[in-house]
Amino acid sequence: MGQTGEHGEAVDVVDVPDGVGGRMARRSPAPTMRDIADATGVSQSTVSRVLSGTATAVPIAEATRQRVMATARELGYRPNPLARGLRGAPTMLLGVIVRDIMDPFFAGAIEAASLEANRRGYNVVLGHAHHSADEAVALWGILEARHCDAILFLGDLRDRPDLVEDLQNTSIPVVALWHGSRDSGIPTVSVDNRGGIASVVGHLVGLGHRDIAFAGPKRLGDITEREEAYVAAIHDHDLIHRPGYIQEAPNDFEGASGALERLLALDRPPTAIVAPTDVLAIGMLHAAQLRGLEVPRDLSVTGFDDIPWARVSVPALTTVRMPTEAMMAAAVDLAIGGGSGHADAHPVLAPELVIRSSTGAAPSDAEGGA
Amino acid sequence: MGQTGEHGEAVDVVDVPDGVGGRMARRSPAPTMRDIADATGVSQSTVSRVLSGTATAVPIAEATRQRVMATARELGYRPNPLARGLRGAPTMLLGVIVRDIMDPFFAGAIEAASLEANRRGYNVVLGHAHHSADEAVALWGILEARHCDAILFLGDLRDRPDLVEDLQNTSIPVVALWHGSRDSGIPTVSVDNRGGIASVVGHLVGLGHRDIAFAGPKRLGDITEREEAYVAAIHDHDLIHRPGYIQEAPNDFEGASGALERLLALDRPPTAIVAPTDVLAIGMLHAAQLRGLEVPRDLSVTGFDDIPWARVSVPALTTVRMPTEAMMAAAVDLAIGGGSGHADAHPVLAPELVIRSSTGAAPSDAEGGA
DNA sequence: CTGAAAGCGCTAACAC
DNA sequence: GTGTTAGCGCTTTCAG
Repeated sequence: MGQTGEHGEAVDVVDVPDGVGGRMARRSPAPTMRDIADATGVSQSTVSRVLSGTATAVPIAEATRQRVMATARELGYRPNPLARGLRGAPTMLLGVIVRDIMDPFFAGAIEAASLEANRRGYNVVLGHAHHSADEAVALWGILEARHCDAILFLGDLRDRPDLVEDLQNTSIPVVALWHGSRDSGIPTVSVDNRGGIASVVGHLVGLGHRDIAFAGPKRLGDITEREEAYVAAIHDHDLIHRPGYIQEAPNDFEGASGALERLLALDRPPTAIVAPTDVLAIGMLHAAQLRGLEVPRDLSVTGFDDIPWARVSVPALTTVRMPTEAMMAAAVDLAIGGGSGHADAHPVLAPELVIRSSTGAAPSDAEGGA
Repeated sequence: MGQTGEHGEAVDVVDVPDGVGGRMARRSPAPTMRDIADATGVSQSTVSRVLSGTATAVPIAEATRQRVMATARELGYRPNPLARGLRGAPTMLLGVIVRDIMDPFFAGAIEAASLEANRRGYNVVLGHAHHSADEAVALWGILEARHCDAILFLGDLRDRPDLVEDLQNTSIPVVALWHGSRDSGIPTVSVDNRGGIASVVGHLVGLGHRDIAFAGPKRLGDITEREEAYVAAIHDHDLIHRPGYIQEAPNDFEGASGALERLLALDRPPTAIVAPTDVLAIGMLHAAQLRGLEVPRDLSVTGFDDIPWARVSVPALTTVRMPTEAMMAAAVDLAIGGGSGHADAHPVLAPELVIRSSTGAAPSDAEGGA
């Protein structure tokens, strides 16, 4: 203990034998309805009727109800969700499986899922798959089996086609988000990657940029779409697709730094870089500063997602705002909200360009890029 | 059952018309051991013996075992954790209740918890309390009742003393992290805030700083300790405690910006600012840049936690590295690892100073601070 | 209005 | 070796 004895002297009020995680104050293994019934002198089913909230089903004598409730409170009764679940009651739990919590984008998505779930009386059970698809499979097994009423998958799953296949055979609804909008048999909520990238490239072109590069990870559903959208946008603006202008970069700070190095080493370095995620873009900002480049004077950088950090990067990041809340609302509707569920099973939502300070006029041709 | 009437409507679960989240490939409501028994022509308990893994209990004819397993695989059998749980089996679930997932520090903590839990065959169930202590209470209720085998609370809970009290009466182990090291009756794992702040202030003093300020949120266990540690450190170095050098700042970017403004408006602005979290420190970096201040030439800034973003801030942040993994390992030990559990119920781990680029020599007295 | 009894899917004594 | 029989805590008929 940092500073013991300084303040609260650990006043022993209760008679707790030894407070460590092991043995707690009371030993009774959690009071059950039986206990309350015995203590109150009524039958267990009466207790159930009083305590299950479905009181309207059968009238109960007010006196009895009071006595039962009193004893319940006294004994500190808490319903056993396992037993309820066994009987077929919904667990009111929404499973969310994500591969990388540390990615602030997904952290935000989880927050949104949690909010949206709470709105409907649900709670979120988070399964964290540490980047590994195998763990995702295991988690799915855990969350399945009516432990959760529905499951959301965040991010791309296509490197595990068997998973996707299994998912269709499950007994509970599964919805995937940011899984790429290509059809894969399961309900999917996605963002219009093409539109988002188009708006970013348009913005850059409007600023006079002609040498626009892209750097992002490969083989990740959503991200791949953004790369394709970049190629399409370059084409749409009649720009030259220069060799080396598409760099592979893992979605982390090192990836950003490496890609920037390679881009700057080109014969004709780009004057602007389109990154498919804010993490990458912010990594570029940092790497550029280390390289002595000033953004946006020497180089413009754009991101995608609009994570909170994009507002406080130096300089603040021009990016594409992900409609996370709306996507999550749609996903939760698909998963649990819509019993009638005649909603579109594959909604694609529109993102929005957010212009901040990491983009500026293209440098004059002479000093192009660096 | 919080809200009546809503679900009581007995919605037909089966036979959902179209493929949205409704009808999946098969309609059988999940195969049970009974089904396998019937299909195989053995008794249900034999199926249980084969499938429950506890095979060593009673010998089973290899032929039978094979037949059972085959049918099980065929039917796509999955054990029902609810039923197992009802029987008293551990759920192998570790509940983690956190108030702010978006805070990257806690995101990292969750990641660590997840890793540590997985290492022991557990999975993490995340309860998200949206900053509200009331929700934390509700979550606790949900995760309790042997739905989880143990619960971790991340962050300070002391604004809800009743929660803490309840926690001691629970039937499952509860451990709190970053709850401040003052004793509160429940097992707690914390960091040596005092040591961490002392090292930061020492570093700053070594660089020639004499006018060192502090800005952080109030009334948050761990953070309050950091503030007290700052006061102590200032005193230990025989520095003058100047008025206004302790500013209140909510733990977000706006908070950082506001506090910086107020600090710079002082008669004698500080040459260095000690922030109790990296979020605040990075917010200051951004705000300083907006103000035209160059860090660390004009102002030094330090953080606490060493979140991943601290490495890529501009400039990279000098901070105190939280021993998150070690703390989490200790916490999980306390919660589930130690059945014997004779570990220290209140370990305090040491953080480590990480010097990067946001701190530098104090400006000469003339230009002090701005 | 209330009690008795069945059973959700599974495990664990007990029999044979 | 395998089948029978009890329940785990709860909801829900079905009888009073």
